[in-house]
Amino acid sequence: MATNISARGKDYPQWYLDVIKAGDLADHSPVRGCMVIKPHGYGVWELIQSQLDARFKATGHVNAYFPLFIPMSFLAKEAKHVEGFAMECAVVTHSGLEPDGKGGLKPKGPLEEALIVRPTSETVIGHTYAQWVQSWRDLPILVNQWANVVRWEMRTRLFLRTMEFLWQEGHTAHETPEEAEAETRRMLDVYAEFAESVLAIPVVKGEKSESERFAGADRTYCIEAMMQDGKALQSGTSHNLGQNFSKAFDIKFQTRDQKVSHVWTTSWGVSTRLIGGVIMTHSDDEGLVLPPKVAPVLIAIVPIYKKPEEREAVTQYAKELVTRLGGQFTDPAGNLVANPEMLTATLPTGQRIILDLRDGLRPPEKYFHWEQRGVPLRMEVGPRDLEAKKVMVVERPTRTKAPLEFASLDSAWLSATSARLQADMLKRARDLRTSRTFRCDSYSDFQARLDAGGFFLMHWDGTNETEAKIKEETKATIRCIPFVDQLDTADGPVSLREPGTDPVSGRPSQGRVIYARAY
RNA sequence: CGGGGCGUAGCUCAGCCUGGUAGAGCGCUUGCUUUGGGAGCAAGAAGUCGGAGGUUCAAAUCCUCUCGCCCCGACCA
Repeated sequence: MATNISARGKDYPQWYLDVIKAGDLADHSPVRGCMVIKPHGYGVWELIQSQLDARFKATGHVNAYFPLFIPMSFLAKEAKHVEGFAMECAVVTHSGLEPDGKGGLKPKGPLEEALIVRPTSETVIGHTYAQWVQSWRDLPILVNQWANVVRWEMRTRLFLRTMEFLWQEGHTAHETPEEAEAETRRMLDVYAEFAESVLAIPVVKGEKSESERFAGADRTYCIEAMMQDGKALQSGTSHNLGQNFSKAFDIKFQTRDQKVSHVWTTSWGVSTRLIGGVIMTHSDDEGLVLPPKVAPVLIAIVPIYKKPEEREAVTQYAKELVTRLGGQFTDPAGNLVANPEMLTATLPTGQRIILDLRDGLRPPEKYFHWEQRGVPLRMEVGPRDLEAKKVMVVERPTRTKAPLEFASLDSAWLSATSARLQADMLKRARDLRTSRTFRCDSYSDFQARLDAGGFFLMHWDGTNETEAKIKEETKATIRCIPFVDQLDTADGPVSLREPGTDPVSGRPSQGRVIYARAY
């Protein structure tokens, strides 16, 4: 039992913070609401980036970079957009500093036009695309950028909501509304596939209700995940922006039939919030649990020895093991200079195998060290294993431990094992979600059960008023109107398409939506 | 931004009520003994008590302000 981590059941928010700390993922910064992403946490982000980026490239997108600063006037051009983001903008009003006469500093020269720090980049990109697009032959534009953005939040939580966060934002422009819609849906599919196969987070694809829609979008689609406490996490969004931004920024083109039209744009993004999702989906009371595909350290090898001869023999054995598994020590001689007590080998995926040769730490301490950092596989090699030509392999998600034949461990074994762990984690998360998804036909029943968490499949009359009333009274919102026709619940599959009655308003409903409290 | 809680060594906290000049455990460093699920002994290093004012001969302790974190509300990826 890890003593530095609160139990999930006792204090979930504290558990979350404890896991981040013990997992060495991030620290608070001197500035409120911002975080320092530590190397291990950033390693998770890099794996997210590289695997998502490959998917973007495979769908025809290219990367570019747009500026951090946006003229304040740009934001004003799209009415809904201003309304949505005005309150969360950081504003730059001065350049330079000068002494304030009291030993400190004060801002010096006021700017002619204030700049905002991007909360998202639709406006500056809209302005740019207006210059890029002349003809239908210039379309589509399929651009993505990896960037940081700033939103002045009142309440923050590490990874889930920080004032500055890292994300990617795709911005595309199209000739027709159909194309824009297809792009919006296609990227949502990419996110869903990514969440499930890479992060092992099961998600529900759906559309946001009007009140949850992105400021300036015609339609917002999302993937919604359920965390272990039963709360929902919006894990990715894809927006069909229609012609709202193209009209605001005058992105016009000459059509195939010699007319002039505004382009149809989309935007879509996921952020470092996904790391919070990974933590809250998979980790346990012992600490962080990472899916193999996003584990910066895939394997930690702990040697066991008493005498110097044993240390030598066991180390040699472990190094052979690393090589068999496909790991390459950065130094061809097999000796990493950076930290001889923590030998690092690199796998083709960019992930690492660490051979933990720290003296003075006993094996159990090393077990805990790597366990708390979520390392999926731990291998223990000692004189007995060497003798028997075996390796003790421990799987982090289940903490199962088994002696395996040295000869059976190779890169093929590693791929297969990673894939199995990955699949098991997804299944486990999906089963948990199913067990906490409920059909619900009565508002009082809903209110009574909401505190226990979960997704509630309830009829909705489609009005803002009903949703607002529920939000007001219960803090739960419509997470999405799912695309699928039915969802698995604790009591079996439930159809979302059968007409019924909204239990709150008593009005007719076309189908069920997901209600939940959300992060 | 409103309500509640909390800031003392890297971490967890005691000391504060009743002012007298800083402690414990863990961690860290070094050495020896150890090493198959959080080791033992010994010797060390480490805190302007979140910050700024004030009261006082004297402030971690009392007062005021401020900053940060956590929880709850209004907003959001």
